[in-house]
Amino acid sequence: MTINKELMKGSTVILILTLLDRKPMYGYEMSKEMEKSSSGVLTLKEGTLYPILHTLESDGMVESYWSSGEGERKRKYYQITKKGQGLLKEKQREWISFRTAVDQVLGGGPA
Amino acid sequence: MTINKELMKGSTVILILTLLDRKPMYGYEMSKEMEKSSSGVLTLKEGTLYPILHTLESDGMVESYWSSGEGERKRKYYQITKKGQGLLKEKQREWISFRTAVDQVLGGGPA
DNA sequence: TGATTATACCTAGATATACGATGCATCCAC
DNA sequence: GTGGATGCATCGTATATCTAGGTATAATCA
Repeated sequence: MTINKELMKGSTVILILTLLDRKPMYGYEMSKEMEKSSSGVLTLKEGTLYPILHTLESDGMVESYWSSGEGERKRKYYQITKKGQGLLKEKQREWISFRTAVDQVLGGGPA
Repeated sequence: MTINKELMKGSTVILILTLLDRKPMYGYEMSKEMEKSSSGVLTLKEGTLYPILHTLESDGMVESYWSSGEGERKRKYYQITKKGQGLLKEKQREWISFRTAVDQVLGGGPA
Protein backbone atom coordinates (compact mmCIF):
# COMPACT_ATOMS: atom_id res chain seq x y z
CA MET A 1 0.00 0.00 0.00
CA THR A 2 1.33 3.35 -0.95
CA ILE A 3 0.06 6.62 0.39
CA ASN A 4 -1.28 9.47 -1.67
CA LYS A 5 1.93 11.31 -2.29
CA GLU A 6 0.40 14.65 -1.47
CA LEU A 7 0.03 13.58 2.13
CA MET A 8 3.77 13.11 2.26
CA LYS A 9 4.40 16.75 1.51
CA GLY A 10 5.50 18.62 4.53
CA SER A 11 6.39 15.52 6.47
CA THR A 12 9.45 14.34 4.57
CA VAL A 13 11.84 16.63 6.40
CA ILE A 14 10.75 15.47 9.82
CA LEU A 15 10.97 11.85 8.72
CA ILE A 16 14.47 12.30 7.35
CA LEU A 17 15.69 14.12 10.45
CA THR A 18 14.18 11.41 12.62
CA LEU A 19 16.12 8.68 10.87
CA LEU A 20 19.35 10.66 11.16
CA ASP A 21 18.70 11.32 14.83
CA ARG A 22 19.08 7.60 15.44
CA LYS A 23 22.41 7.24 13.65
CA PRO A 24 24.33 8.60 10.66
CA MET A 25 23.11 7.06 7.43
CA TYR A 26 23.71 7.24 3.72
CA GLY A 27 21.03 8.05 1.23
CA TYR A 28 20.30 4.67 -0.19
CA GLU A 29 20.16 3.24 3.30
CA MET A 30 17.65 5.87 4.41
CA SER A 31 15.39 5.07 1.50
CA LYS A 32 15.30 1.39 2.46
CA GLU A 33 15.07 2.09 6.18
CA MET A 34 12.08 4.39 5.72
CA GLU A 35 10.13 1.67 4.02
CA LYS A 36 11.04 -0.83 6.71
CA SER A 37 10.36 1.52 9.61
CA SER A 38 6.91 2.34 8.34
CA SER A 39 5.97 -1.23 7.44
CA GLY A 40 6.07 -0.38 3.77
CA VAL A 41 3.57 2.46 3.95
CA LEU A 42 5.97 5.34 3.43
CA THR A 43 8.48 5.46 0.63
CA LEU A 44 11.30 7.91 0.21
CA LYS A 45 12.30 8.10 -3.42
CA GLU A 46 15.79 9.16 -4.31
CA GLY A 47 14.51 12.00 -6.44
CA THR A 48 12.92 13.34 -3.29
CA LEU A 49 15.59 12.45 -0.79
CA TYR A 50 18.78 13.88 -2.24
CA PRO A 51 17.58 17.40 -2.95
CA ILE A 52 16.25 17.60 0.61
CA LEU A 53 19.51 16.31 2.09
CA HIS A 54 21.44 18.93 0.15
CA THR A 55 19.15 21.68 1.33
CA LEU A 56 19.39 20.49 4.92
CA GLU A 57 23.16 20.41 4.63
CA SER A 58 23.43 23.93 3.25
CA ASP A 59 21.17 25.07 6.07
CA GLY A 60 23.44 23.44 8.63
CA MET A 61 20.89 20.89 9.78
CA VAL A 62 22.96 17.91 8.73
CA GLU A 63 26.63 17.27 7.93
CA SER A 64 28.08 14.76 5.52
CA TYR A 65 31.28 12.79 5.15
CA TRP A 66 32.50 10.05 2.87
CA SER A 67 33.05 6.66 4.35
CA SER A 68 36.69 5.53 4.35
CA GLY A 69 36.49 1.92 5.42
CA GLU A 70 39.12 -0.12 3.57
CA GLY A 71 37.80 -2.25 0.80
CA GLU A 72 34.37 -0.73 1.36
CA ARG A 73 32.46 0.96 -1.37
CA LYS A 74 32.29 4.71 -1.05
CA ARG A 75 29.26 6.00 0.76
CA LYS A 76 28.27 9.48 1.72
CA TYR A 77 27.04 9.51 5.29
CA TYR A 78 24.80 12.20 6.68
CA GLN A 79 24.55 13.03 10.36
CA ILE A 80 22.30 15.43 12.18
CA THR A 81 23.70 18.56 13.84
CA LYS A 82 22.67 20.33 17.04
CA LYS A 83 20.79 22.81 14.91
CA GLY A 84 19.09 19.97 13.10
CA GLN A 85 18.01 18.46 16.37
CA GLY A 86 16.45 21.76 17.29
CA LEU A 87 14.54 21.79 14.02
CA LEU A 88 13.46 18.21 14.63
CA LYS A 89 12.03 19.09 18.03
CA GLU A 90 10.12 21.97 16.52
CA LYS A 91 8.77 19.81 13.72
CA GLN A 92 7.74 17.13 16.16
CA ARG A 93 5.62 19.64 18.04
CA GLU A 94 4.17 20.80 14.76
CA TRP A 95 3.29 17.27 13.71
CA ILE A 96 1.53 16.54 16.98
CA SER A 97 -0.42 19.74 16.69
CA PHE A 98 -1.40 19.06 13.11
CA ARG A 99 -2.33 15.43 13.74
CA THR A 100 -4.45 16.40 16.69
CA ALA A 101 -6.25 19.10 14.75
CA VAL A 102 -7.08 16.83 11.83
CA ASP A 103 -8.32 14.11 14.15
CA GLN A 104 -10.38 16.71 15.93
CA VAL A 105 -12.10 17.79 12.73
CA LEU A 106 -12.55 14.23 11.46
CA GLY A 107 -13.98 13.09 14.75
CA GLY A 108 -16.23 16.07 15.19
CA GLY A 109 -19.33 14.14 14.26
CA PRO A 110 -22.58 15.65 12.92
CA ALA A 111 -23.19 19.19 14.13
CA MET B 1 -0.46 28.89 15.98
CA THR B 2 -0.51 28.15 12.33
CA ILE B 3 0.76 24.96 10.84
CA ASN B 4 3.44 24.68 8.23
CA LYS B 5 1.27 24.98 5.20
CA GLU B 6 2.95 22.11 3.44
CA LEU B 7 1.54 19.69 5.97
CA MET B 8 -1.93 20.72 4.89
CA LYS B 9 -1.37 19.53 1.36
CA GLY B 10 -3.11 16.29 0.70
CA SER B 11 -5.42 16.62 3.66
CA THR B 12 -7.62 19.49 2.52
CA VAL B 13 -9.97 17.31 0.52
CA ILE B 14 -10.68 14.98 3.41
CA LEU B 15 -11.23 17.95 5.71
CA ILE B 16 -13.65 19.61 3.31
CA LEU B 17 -15.60 16.41 2.74
CA THR B 18 -15.76 15.86 6.49
CA LEU B 19 -17.34 19.24 7.07
CA LEU B 20 -19.87 18.64 4.32
CA ASP B 21 -20.66 15.19 5.69
CA ARG B 22 -22.09 16.90 8.78
CA LYS B 23 -24.34 19.31 6.92
CA PRO B 24 -24.52 21.37 3.72
CA MET B 25 -22.44 24.51 4.00
CA TYR B 26 -21.37 27.48 1.91
CA GLY B 27 -17.77 28.36 1.23
CA TYR B 28 -17.28 31.25 3.54
CA GLU B 29 -18.91 29.27 6.33
CA MET B 30 -16.60 26.33 5.78
CA SER B 31 -13.58 28.55 6.00
CA LYS B 32 -14.67 29.85 9.39
CA GLU B 33 -15.85 26.48 10.61
CA MET B 34 -12.55 24.84 9.81
CA GLU B 35 -10.70 27.27 11.99
CA LYS B 36 -13.17 26.78 14.81
CA SER B 37 -13.30 23.00 14.54
CA SER B 38 -9.53 22.72 14.72
CA SER B 39 -9.12 25.22 17.54
CA GLY B 40 -7.49 27.68 15.19
CA VAL B 41 -4.75 25.35 14.03
CA LEU B 42 -6.01 24.68 10.53
CA THR B 43 -6.96 27.42 8.13
CA LEU B 44 -8.75 27.04 4.84
CA LYS B 45 -8.05 30.01 2.59
CA GLU B 46 -10.65 30.92 0.02
CA GLY B 47 -8.11 30.74 -2.75
CA THR B 48 -7.63 27.12 -1.76
CA LEU B 49 -11.21 26.25 -0.98
CA TYR B 50 -13.16 27.36 -4.03
CA PRO B 51 -11.03 25.67 -6.68
CA ILE B 52 -11.24 22.43 -4.69
CA LEU B 53 -15.02 22.71 -4.33
CA HIS B 54 -15.35 23.23 -8.06
CA THR B 55 -13.20 20.22 -8.80
CA LEU B 56 -15.15 18.08 -6.34
CA GLU B 57 -18.38 19.21 -7.93
CA SER B 58 -17.30 18.40 -11.46
CA ASP B 59 -16.21 15.01 -10.18
CA GLY B 60 -19.62 14.40 -8.68
CA MET B 61 -18.40 14.33 -5.09
CA VAL B 62 -20.47 17.32 -4.02
CA GLU B 63 -23.52 19.17 -5.36
CA SER B 64 -24.34 22.84 -5.04
CA TYR B 65 -27.45 25.00 -4.92
CA TRP B 66 -28.15 28.67 -4.29
CA SER B 67 -29.99 29.58 -1.13
CA SER B 68 -33.36 31.23 -1.72
CA GLY B 69 -34.39 32.49 1.71
CA GLU B 70 -36.30 35.78 1.37
CA GLY B 71 -34.37 38.84 2.35
CA GLU B 72 -31.33 36.65 2.83
CA ARG B 73 -28.14 37.26 0.99
CA LYS B 74 -27.39 34.76 -1.72
CA ARG B 75 -25.26 31.86 -0.67
CA LYS B 76 -24.07 28.88 -2.61
CA TYR B 77 -24.47 25.76 -0.53
CA TYR B 78 -22.51 22.59 -1.12
CA GLN B 79 -23.62 19.13 -0.03
CA ILE B 80 -21.85 15.81 -0.22
CA THR B 81 -23.08 13.07 -2.56
CA LYS B 82 -23.10 9.30 -2.12
CA LYS B 83 -20.03 9.15 -4.28
CA GLY B 84 -18.41 11.81 -2.14
CA GLN B 85 -19.12 9.80 0.98
CA GLY B 86 -17.39 6.85 -0.62
CA LEU B 87 -14.34 8.99 -1.30
CA LEU B 88 -14.43 10.26 2.25
CA LYS B 89 -14.37 6.73 3.66
CA GLU B 90 -11.42 5.88 1.47
CA LYS B 91 -9.55 9.00 2.51
CA GLN B 92 -10.25 8.31 6.15
CA ARG B 93 -8.60 4.94 5.85
CA GLU B 94 -5.69 6.55 4.07
CA TRP B 95 -5.28 9.16 6.76
CA ILE B 96 -5.23 6.58 9.55
CA SER B 97 -2.68 4.55 7.68
CA PHE B 98 -0.49 7.57 7.04
CA ARG B 99 -0.76 8.90 10.57
CA THR B 100 0.10 5.51 12.02
CA ALA B 101 3.11 5.10 9.78
CA VAL B 102 4.53 8.53 10.61
CA ASP B 103 4.05 7.96 14.33
CA GLN B 104 5.72 4.61 13.94
CA VAL B 105 8.81 6.16 12.37
CA LEU B 106 8.94 9.06 14.80
CA GLY B 107 8.55 6.78 17.77
CA GLY B 108 11.05 4.23 16.55
CA GLY B 109 13.76 5.36 18.93
CA PRO B 110 17.49 4.80 18.45
CA ALA B 111 18.31 1.76 16.36
C1' DT C 1 -26.53 59.76 3.90
C1' DG C 2 -22.17 58.22 3.24
C1' DA C 3 -18.21 55.55 4.67
C1' DT C 4 -16.45 51.50 6.59
C1' DT C 5 -16.49 46.80 7.69
C1' DA C 6 -17.89 42.03 7.27
C1' DT C 7 -19.73 38.83 4.33
C1' DA C 8 -19.59 36.12 0.09
C1' DC C 9 -18.30 34.61 -4.39
C1' DC C 10 -14.42 33.75 -7.56
C1' DT C 11 -9.81 33.71 -10.71
C1' DA C 12 -4.88 34.23 -12.21
C1' DG C 13 -0.22 33.83 -11.49
C1' DA C 14 3.56 32.47 -8.56
C1' DT C 15 5.62 29.14 -5.72
C1' DA C 16 6.79 24.84 -3.55
C1' DT C 17 7.47 20.03 -3.51
C1' DA C 18 7.54 15.26 -4.76
C1' DC C 19 8.13 12.05 -8.37
C1' DG C 20 9.60 9.63 -12.65
C1' DA C 21 13.16 9.22 -15.71
C1' DT C 22 17.67 9.06 -16.39
C1' DG C 23 22.76 8.93 -16.02
C1' DC C 24 26.97 7.22 -14.19
C1' DA C 25 29.87 4.27 -11.33
C1' DT C 26 30.93 0.23 -8.32
C1' DC C 27 30.50 -4.35 -6.53
C1' DC C 28 29.10 -9.23 -6.45
C1' DA C 29 27.35 -13.66 -8.24
C1' DC C 30 27.09 -16.70 -11.87
C1' DG D 1 32.13 -10.60 -18.58
C1' DT D 2 27.30 -9.82 -17.97
C1' DG D 3 23.37 -8.66 -15.17
C1' DG D 4 21.53 -7.02 -11.18
C1' DA D 5 21.80 -4.66 -6.93
C1' DT D 6 23.91 -0.81 -4.81
C1' DG D 7 24.91 4.12 -4.50
C1' DC D 8 25.17 9.07 -5.76
C1' DA D 9 22.97 12.64 -8.18
C1' DT D 10 20.14 16.01 -11.44
C1' DC D 11 16.35 17.54 -14.44
C1' DG D 12 11.76 18.10 -16.13
C1' DT D 13 7.01 17.49 -15.01
C1' DA D 14 2.82 17.41 -12.42
C1' DT D 15 0.09 19.15 -8.97
C1' DA D 16 -1.50 21.57 -4.87
C1' DT D 17 -1.67 25.60 -2.46
C1' DC D 18 -0.88 30.51 -1.58
C1' DT D 19 -0.76 35.46 -2.50
C1' DA D 20 -3.04 38.87 -4.41
C1' DG D 21 -6.56 40.62 -6.52
C1' DG D 22 -11.50 41.50 -8.35
C1' DT D 23 -16.65 41.95 -7.74
C1' DA D 24 -20.77 42.62 -5.11
C1' DT D 25 -24.08 42.89 -1.14
C1' DA D 26 -25.50 43.64 3.66
C1' DA D 27 -24.80 45.66 8.12
C1' DT D 28 -23.03 49.22 11.11
C1' DC D 29 -22.01 53.65 12.64
C1' DA D 30 -20.93 58.59 12.52
